[in-house]
Amino acid sequence: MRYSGYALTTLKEIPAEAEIVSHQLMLRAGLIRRLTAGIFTWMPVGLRVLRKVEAIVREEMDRAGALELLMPAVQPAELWRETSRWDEYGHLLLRIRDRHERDYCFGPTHEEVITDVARRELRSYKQLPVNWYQVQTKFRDEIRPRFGVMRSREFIMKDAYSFDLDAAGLEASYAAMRTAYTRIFERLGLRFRVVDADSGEIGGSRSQEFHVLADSGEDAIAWSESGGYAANVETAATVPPPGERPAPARALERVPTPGARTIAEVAALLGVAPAAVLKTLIVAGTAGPVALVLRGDHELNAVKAQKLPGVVAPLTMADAATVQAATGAEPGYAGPVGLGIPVYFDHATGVMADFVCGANEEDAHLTGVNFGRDLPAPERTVDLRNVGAGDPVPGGEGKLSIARGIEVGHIFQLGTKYSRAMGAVVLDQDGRERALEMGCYGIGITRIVGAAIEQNHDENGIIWPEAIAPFDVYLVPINLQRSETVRDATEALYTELCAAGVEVLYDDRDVRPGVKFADAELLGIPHRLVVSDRGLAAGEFEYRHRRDAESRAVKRDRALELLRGKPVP
RNA sequence: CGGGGUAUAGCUCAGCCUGGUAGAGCGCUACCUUCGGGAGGUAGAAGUCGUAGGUUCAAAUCCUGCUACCCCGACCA
Repeated sequence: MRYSGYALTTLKEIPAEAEIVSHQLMLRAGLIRRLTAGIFTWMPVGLRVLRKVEAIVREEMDRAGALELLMPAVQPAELWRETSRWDEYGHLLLRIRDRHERDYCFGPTHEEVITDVARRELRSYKQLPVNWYQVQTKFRDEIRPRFGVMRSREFIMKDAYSFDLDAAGLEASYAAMRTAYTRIFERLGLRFRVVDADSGEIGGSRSQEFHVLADSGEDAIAWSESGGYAANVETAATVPPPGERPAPARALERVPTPGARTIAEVAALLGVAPAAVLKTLIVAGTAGPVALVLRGDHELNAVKAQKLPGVVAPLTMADAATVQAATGAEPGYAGPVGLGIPVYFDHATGVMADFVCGANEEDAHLTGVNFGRDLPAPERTVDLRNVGAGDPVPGGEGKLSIARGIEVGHIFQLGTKYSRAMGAVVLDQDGRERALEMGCYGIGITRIVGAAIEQNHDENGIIWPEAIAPFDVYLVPINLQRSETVRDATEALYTELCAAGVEVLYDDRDVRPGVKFADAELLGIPHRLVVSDRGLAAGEFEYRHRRDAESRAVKRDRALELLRGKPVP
């Protein structure tokens, strides 16, 4: 492509709307433009990237034996009522009403539609296994869309759904998708990790996520150095610390702590470590408020907490009035001593002694508190907190590390949740009806583009992995409009490269070289070739890879080799 | 959804407090000079100052409603 014909506008300044680097660079490089909150137009250069991602995903899905189809984006409410998700999926559903006042939604996901397809099409176990997939636009009415295409409301997703006769078949289909996904992210050229995950709203049993590693990622991943364990921090289990609880060494004392409400404030005021303070959180329960007790330096894990009996899901913190009624003090001074509501203790609190906690009295805390003396020792402790770096690997050896990741893929074993609800059955060999075992497998196509940039950029712009770069080479003539030699050589090279199937962005604009170099780096094209009188006099072009610090002079043949990715001697 | 903020040229913003002829930089058009890391000059195009109403001789500026967008949001007990 010739730059002059591409209507490409790059920006020097960072648009005010962009918060994270991928969003900023996508706007500056002219990949996307915003239409309204969380909804974007993919401009020609951005679309080229998107199409490459899609192509790789399709190739690997096809290789794994999946069948592409295309389901409607608009779905009738009745289907969603069959699975009760018309109400349960809640505000994420964009609801639409037609002229006959019938309800529809713009599909946020397609379990209902595919299960409807399955119950109509599938009659016999002989048709199994089958895995249908599509690449399609979804809409989820996020509370707060942000981060550009990383959390947009409208986005493109590859979603696949497998149907098997039994659990063993599902296991095989799931494993095939896990392999396919691994191949996809390897081919995309991204550093990623597969982690155990919570299955969340979609339902079902086993699930794993694929995360692109990036410091800006919204998710935290716990993993073992040995490589044997990786899980989303949401689900990574903590274990009770080994050893016995030390004997009390100090007497119980009530101390004034006026205005000190947070763990940090209390610890600082009393001159103790946050780990020596007990954190008591009051949350909504099914029969009145419930207290959750953690070590002061630990973080509550909402996913774990809301699964406890008697706790309301999704986890909801009690309001100030409820805290007042339950503890007798305003928020900030709650503690388990003498507390008249159900209490859950985190594992880590079980071995604490001589600790600090709220006195259930305003502006006061207790010090030298001990289980078995000042309050009953908990009958059992539970897993309430996020794992942290250095925690033991669950069920394994060694210690956990924490990395940040962007979730770009998720695979689930759904089981028969949807097939039972919607009556998707086949006859088995014995002529008996069996509910289909389902799996579902999603990849965020648009999110991958953003994640790739989050992981691969520098201060000058994007650094595309070669597999998804919008072009292979950025061709920069110097003095194109003034040097016939340069013009003829560049035109010839452009023609030759195009004929060889190399995707070229030929910067034929009459602008100074610095402008072209800056755009080449902003756009992140992997290879750059410069044609100049100076170089041509020596029979050479100037080559530089986007990741290189310096350029080098190369002959024509070597330049072509480099562009084709052949090894350089 | 709750809280906060913003809305002035394609982009980034100033002007508003203290009402009186709408500005800058970048970008865009033309010409001149320049030409290997986002050049300089001259001339120009481009804004009903989000929207509706109110106050006033006079509103981008003050007041009210509306809309859109952005940011923050239970780890606090």
